[in-house]
Amino acid sequence: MTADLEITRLRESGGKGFEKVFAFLRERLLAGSLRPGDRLIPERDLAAQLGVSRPILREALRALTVLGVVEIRDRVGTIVRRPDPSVLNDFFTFAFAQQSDVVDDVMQARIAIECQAVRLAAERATVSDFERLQQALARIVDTIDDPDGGSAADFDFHRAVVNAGKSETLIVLHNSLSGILMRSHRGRRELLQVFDSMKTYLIEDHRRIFDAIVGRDPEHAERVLREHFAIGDDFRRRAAIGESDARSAS
Amino acid sequence: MTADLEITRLRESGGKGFEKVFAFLRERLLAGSLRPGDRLIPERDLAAQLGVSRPILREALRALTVLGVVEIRDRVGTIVRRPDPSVLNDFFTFAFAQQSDVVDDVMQARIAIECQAVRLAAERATVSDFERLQQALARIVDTIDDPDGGSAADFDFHRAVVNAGKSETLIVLHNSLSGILMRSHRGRRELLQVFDSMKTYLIEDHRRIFDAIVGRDPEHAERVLREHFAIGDDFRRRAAIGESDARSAS
DNA sequence: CATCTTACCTTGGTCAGACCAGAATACATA
DNA sequence: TATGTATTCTGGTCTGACCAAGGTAAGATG
Repeated sequence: MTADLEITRLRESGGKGFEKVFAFLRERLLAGSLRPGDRLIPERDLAAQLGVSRPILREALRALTVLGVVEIRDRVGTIVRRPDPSVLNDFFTFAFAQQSDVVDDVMQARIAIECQAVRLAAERATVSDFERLQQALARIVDTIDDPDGGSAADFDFHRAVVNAGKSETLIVLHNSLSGILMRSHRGRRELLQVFDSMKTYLIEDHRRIFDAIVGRDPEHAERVLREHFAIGDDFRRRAAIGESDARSAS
Repeated sequence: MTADLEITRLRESGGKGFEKVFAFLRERLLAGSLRPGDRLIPERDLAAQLGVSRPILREALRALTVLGVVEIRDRVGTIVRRPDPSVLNDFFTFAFAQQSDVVDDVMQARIAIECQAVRLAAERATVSDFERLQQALARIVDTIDDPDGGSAADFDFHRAVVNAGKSETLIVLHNSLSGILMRSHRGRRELLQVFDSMKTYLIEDHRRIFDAIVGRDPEHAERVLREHFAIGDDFRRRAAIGESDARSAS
């Protein structure tokens, strides 16, 4: 009626549109014909070559971007990249967004990661790691009365431990999990004022962990760390029971 | 000069185009104003409302789809979903596509997860879990001479252990990591024929792990599991050194 | 009046062609 | 040769359109 209808529609193989393009690129990426550093051909050309329109191609590209396998650089091109761990962060963030009840569960994973990492740290940590740990330790002591700073210092120490483990995978996972826990339990540290004994616990525990790492004793390091988590958990439990906790949501 | 320039460009807040839309939706999703099950308003309306064109909105939606937070259903609408762990699989698949050298590193993470899980399993496992573990154990014995089946049985047992830990997060992570290791080390089990002593090791170790769980002894369970991994690692090392390993890639 | 048909509207899926702005590069000039 | 400018990419985005199938409500039927 109105006008044109010659063209359009299934040009060739596979799925339909986006699906096809995504699968195509995915395959290329996984197979290795496209490797990190490579630059894809211009969107217009690629779209034409794949028999889809540019918007569709862009959807696929964007999808890959989210997965961290490619990077679309404005006015430069699309570059293949080694997947960025931050993707996990995105995922976990969404996955555990409202389910605050799973925080404890995520914590189990964090404990798992850290306990393994601390073992590795005891074996692999370098002098530089020792220094970083020592600094983090000092920060914990300095900020013991400051909820915000203290929390940050605490996380820094634990991150330093994991980093000292020299396992890329553990580091990535730990970062993701920490992010979730941070977001969820922003004010967890606030109960610090409640138990004064907690201060010494915080300082002493971290110091013992540090000592264990320096002492190259994986077994002991893990035990101390586990204990550390257990005690922290206990404090939290007591706070939850003994007091009506004040909470603040933004 | 040429002509029109009234419209187009920065309609309101934030970033530019895609970035803005993605951020907007992300915030909505994280904040909870959009929760699983909800259906977004039609693309056209949403696009107009956000001040972007439909293709751009679709890029954002597609990105969220990859993250598993929404599902675009043809001719129905866009539905908010609870992120699916399979996303992790996607990510890891890409992340470790060609980097087979990081397998050992991923293994560290798997050990971390399992060691924590086995502790939880020792505490939380139900009778049903015991049964499943027992069955897996039986399978290991039965398939001890079958490389393929044996490998599967092995994985099943370990998965059963993690499941018995009752931690969703650990289960998800373990699945992802196992997937990678499976893909990478398809024929790892082939060196079974080399060391005959390995057979008894496989059977005995798993039985001891099982016993520890049934015995409700987290400490012991972890120790045995760790030992199990260490010995397996040792076998592998010996195989690598002592023999020119035959490898087969598909 | 209840049920079944059917036409219409909605909604995602896709396309084509256009314009912008800045990066890359070629080229002309000093 | 060095430098500065013009041209060409290239991604980023917009507009407006068409298609096909899901939903739905009006109309036909028993």
